[in-house]
Amino acid sequence: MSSPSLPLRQRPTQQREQLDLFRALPAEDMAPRDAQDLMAYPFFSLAKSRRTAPIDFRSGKITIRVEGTQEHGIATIWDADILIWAASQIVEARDAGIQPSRRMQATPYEILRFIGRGTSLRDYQRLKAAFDRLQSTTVATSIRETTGRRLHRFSWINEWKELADANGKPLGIELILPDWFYAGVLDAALVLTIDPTYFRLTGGIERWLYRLVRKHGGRQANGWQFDVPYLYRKSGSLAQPRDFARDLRALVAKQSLPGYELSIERWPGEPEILAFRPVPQTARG
DNA sequence: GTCCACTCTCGTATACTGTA
DNA sequence: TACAGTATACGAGAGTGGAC
Repeated sequence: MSSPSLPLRQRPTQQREQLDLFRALPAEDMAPRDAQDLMAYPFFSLAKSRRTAPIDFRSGKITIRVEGTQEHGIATIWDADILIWAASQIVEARDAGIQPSRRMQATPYEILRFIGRGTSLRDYQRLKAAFDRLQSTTVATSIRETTGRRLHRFSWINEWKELADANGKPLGIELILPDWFYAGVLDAALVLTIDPTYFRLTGGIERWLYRLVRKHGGRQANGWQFDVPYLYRKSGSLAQPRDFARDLRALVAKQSLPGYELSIERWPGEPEILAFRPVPQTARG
């Protein structure tokens, strides 16, 4: 497991020795938490097939460039479930008065259960593939850089490894999160609780849209709205704009986002507008 | 009995391509 | 431009078996 983006003065083994180990907490009834920065910007591929084309996003002072390797591709929005698990663990520990750490240990089973996946061989293989994508995906962003001119570069996971006893019996996995992500999660103002049924959303665009809606719409009674071309830019999707718009219309018809109601508004000569507003929990089926 | 790792099969979403 | 078909990859779910 190598991490080419790390400076030579702090190699992974040295870094591991310097960090306390945080054993993951039992996750029953633990609320999923997501980092607001990850919800608002295109950090992940929305496609299930491997994407190697970089994500380039600029808006005002915000710059984001996400690159993957030919071997693994860019981390997907399903891979981000692991970061949601990590964020949830860190916030839960902090709130319970337990000292969390960027160096975390858990069993794959615990992670798979928390993020609502199966526990089949392929699920385990996918989880490991997700770790590889998160580790090999590099991000350069100006977010949280005060000048807006300098970029912070990191991978979603600095390093990870499988643990086993002397007989080869699996003992779980250990991973180290990047400082940029960890600092954002420790700042309570930069984390939002998300609906646990998020993990049941099967579409990439569907998942991305929920996170965006949750981030921007929050619980404002009047909701929020975006024009579709702007949403397309903000998604980082490789789909054609017309296909992306068609997918959004399908999601509006489906109304599958937990806690929100979507609608499309059209005005002559203007781009389509996607509007969303919170729905009272009791009104949902 | 429970936890965890694993097998197998089927369904679904995205991106791409072709056609009207 | 809009729509439909296809390839590919990945998620879902039921079930099995070993260790404790």
